[in-house]
Amino acid sequence: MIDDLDARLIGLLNAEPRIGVLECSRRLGVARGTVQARLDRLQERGVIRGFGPEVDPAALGYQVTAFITLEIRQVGGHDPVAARLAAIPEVIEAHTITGGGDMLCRIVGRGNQDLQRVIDLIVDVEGVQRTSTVIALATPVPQRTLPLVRAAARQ
Amino acid sequence: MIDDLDARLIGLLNAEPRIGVLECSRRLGVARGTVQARLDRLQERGVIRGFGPEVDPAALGYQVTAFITLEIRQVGGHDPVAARLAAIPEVIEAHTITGGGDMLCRIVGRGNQDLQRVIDLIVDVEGVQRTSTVIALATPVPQRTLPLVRAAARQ
DNA sequence: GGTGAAAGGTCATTAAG
DNA sequence: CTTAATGACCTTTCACC
Repeated sequence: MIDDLDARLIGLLNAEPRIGVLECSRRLGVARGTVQARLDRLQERGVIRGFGPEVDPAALGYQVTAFITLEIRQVGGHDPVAARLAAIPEVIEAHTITGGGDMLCRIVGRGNQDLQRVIDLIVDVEGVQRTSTVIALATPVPQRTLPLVRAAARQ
Repeated sequence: MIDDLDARLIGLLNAEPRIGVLECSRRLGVARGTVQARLDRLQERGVIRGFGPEVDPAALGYQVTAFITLEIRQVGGHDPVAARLAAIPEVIEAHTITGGGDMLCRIVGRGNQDLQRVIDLIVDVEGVQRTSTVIALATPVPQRTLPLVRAAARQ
């Protein structure tokens, strides 16, 4: 899949995203062209989706994160519900899932009271029958992929 | 919080991450120094966490995503469990939560069978009493923050 | 490896809150 | 009066051929 050099390159870019290709080649001890080729290949293959800015909702004032499980009325299906959910900015992501629920969404709010407003928006979506929300109190393991990259490189 | 120019800047960087400060200033119709100052301020305030490479676990071979809810033995608390979870590469993120469960984690696996291996790793963590897993079948709303940025700018 | 271009810093001036 | 934006200049560094 990917080798050790790829993993080290991704790790380096993760630690210091603003450094260029030349600087990477110096730190990794390989030729400039090699780094460029690796980067191109990683992006072509979709391993690296992009270098978009990581926005922290909390810094924007949305300090509460929650996960809400939706039960959907079977007629109509998920798609129209998903479209309505996508129209709500506070819906950070939405998945269809196995198990008792039908969808799982990550949502944010400016506080617990504001979260209620967001939940109400979701409850009002046509096709949503029932919801169940859990609030994230802390995030001991923040979103990460680096350990996974290293694990993938080891194989 | 943030104004319209900030939102447009983030939107621009999101759409085309590889463009530089100068190009941004051209597209936004403002001076280069302004873009630079805005970017610095956004990063200082933590609104933009960084520009790290976005890695797609699926492209690395981890094609199954799941959410696992953990019940933790109360003695000992969450912290030692979180530390053990952090040692598992397939644990993408972990939150402590309200409600029936104690923690919610996003995990990935190379397939359903491999996911079972990951779940077993988690079940074996000292202090974990019970787990409940739902698999993400599809992701109609992939992780995003742009709509939230625009919403924050409007206030 | 050389070259044109961009990043990043500083400055004085100007505008706006 | 404070804060921000602007255009100008400069040096270092990088990306592309």
